[in-house]
Amino acid sequence: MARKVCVRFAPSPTGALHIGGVRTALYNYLFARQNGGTMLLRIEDTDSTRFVPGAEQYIIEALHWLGIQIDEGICLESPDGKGPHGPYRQSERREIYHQYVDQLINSNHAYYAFDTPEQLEAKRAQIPNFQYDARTRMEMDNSLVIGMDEARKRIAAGEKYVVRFLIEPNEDITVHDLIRGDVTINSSILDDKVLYKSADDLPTYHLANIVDDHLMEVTHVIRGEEWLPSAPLHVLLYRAFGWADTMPQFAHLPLLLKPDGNGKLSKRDGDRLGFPVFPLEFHNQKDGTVSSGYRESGYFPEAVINFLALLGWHNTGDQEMFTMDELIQQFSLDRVSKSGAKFDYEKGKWFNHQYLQLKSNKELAQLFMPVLEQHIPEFNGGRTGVEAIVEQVIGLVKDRVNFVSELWEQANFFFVAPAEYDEKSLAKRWKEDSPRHMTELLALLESVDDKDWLTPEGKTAEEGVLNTLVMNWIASKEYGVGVVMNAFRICLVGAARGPHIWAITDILGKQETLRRVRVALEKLH
RNA sequence: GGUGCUAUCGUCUAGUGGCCUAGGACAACGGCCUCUCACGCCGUAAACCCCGGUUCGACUCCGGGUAGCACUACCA
Repeated sequence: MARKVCVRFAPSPTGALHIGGVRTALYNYLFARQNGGTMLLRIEDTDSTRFVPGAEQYIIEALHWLGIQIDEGICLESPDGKGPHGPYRQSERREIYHQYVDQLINSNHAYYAFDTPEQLEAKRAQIPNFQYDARTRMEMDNSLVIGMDEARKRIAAGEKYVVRFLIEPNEDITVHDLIRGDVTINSSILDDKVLYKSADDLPTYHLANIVDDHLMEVTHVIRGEEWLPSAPLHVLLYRAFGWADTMPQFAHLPLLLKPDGNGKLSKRDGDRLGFPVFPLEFHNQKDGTVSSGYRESGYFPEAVINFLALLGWHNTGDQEMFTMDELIQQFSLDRVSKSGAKFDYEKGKWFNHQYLQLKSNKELAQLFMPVLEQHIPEFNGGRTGVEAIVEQVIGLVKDRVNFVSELWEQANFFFVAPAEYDEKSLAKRWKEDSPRHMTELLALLESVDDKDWLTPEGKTAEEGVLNTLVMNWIASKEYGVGVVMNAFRICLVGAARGPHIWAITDILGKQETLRRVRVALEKLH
């Protein structure tokens, strides 16, 4: 009896959702969709000290932006969770956990411990490699030593305590991992993990995780590799509860590593190397920091998805561009790499470039408007005539940018006449004869009939009247084409860059073109 | 320190015993295109961690090293 596939993404609201977490969510989502299963979002807020306001909202907004849809639990439409297994916030499931903590106590799989953090710290300082386990637990302050009656008395008296999992030593525990195969460890290296802390009346991750995954009928636990060492503990917990036969399957994903050097990717790396480590910009209300996000940096969600999908997973073959649907179709856990992937930000930019090329000029124009607004003071929601040329301009320059915001530096001269002229371009392209050439060119262009200015519909720029006229003039004077055209370009653009010159004159129009040449002649002689 | 995981170009990766003279992509470099800068196209350089074993034959299987990473909390 195969159960319906159910995966969960279970972040802690301790800050912005890290890009590695996003990838974990993505792989979960792909797996769920591919198998016609459920994608569940659960909030693991069992550490009250690390809670950051706004983090939960951030997580659901980030997933929504990326197109990772949540079927059950906390989501945009149902901020308090939807589905039959709620509540989906662990801090709201205290009663449920109590019951299971009791079960473990009553079946002698767990015990009460009264050692204070200070006492434990002292113990660790005193004994090298101290571990709370079979060898040491009888020297500690717990119900195993003092007896259950005494323990209950102390609890009733209001003493703080924790519940620890009693781990039988020297037992080999094997976890089958869908990516790595069988992983075996000996139970002696495990300590008696704290499962519940009375101080805040909340379980720890390990207990809450097992109870919730079981109750929520999770079939596959797909999470980061940092959890692999505690997977055997989780297996033991399933057994202690008597849930071994419905235990989910595990898949531990490789980590995302720093682009340079060693170690896993951290928030600091983003700041240090200048790229976002978070999907959305995040204003941390707790410590006042602001972290940049992919969305605000101009990334398209589909580019982020595509980029992330390939960091740790790859199909056979050479395909690089994947839509979400293609990923859902082709993804498979057994093609996930076992080794960590260094985060190559440059490749991320390339993906964005590819997706930007796929967008229509119209769509890009929409996205570009706010940028125009920002750069052109008198733009004011759309100066007459500007919208008309925006799409055309974008079509001319989009293949040279990775981001919408870069469109401005490529196309600014279409909207604003050059205020100064690039020195390098001048040194290389503005010759002694240039003023004379430009004066002659000016006269020549003035003679062009208004109706002949624009390149006719369906013709290339070289086939227009302007090109023929100017080329003939250059030839008759035996000037160098490059010398004249580059000087002309400097007049119009302010530098030796930009699209084809007749494409520029088309958009600028006769009046503005001539005006710019006159201004340049005045300023440059 | 202990335990576990991992190991192909600088980076992401293909490769599941002969299709490998190790393929693709990003980045780098060179060329072409050209009025400029880009884009694009073409090309160059660039890797199987080491040592053993198994085998007619190992990048691929096994063992041992080495290295990297993760975990080792009343955090997740």
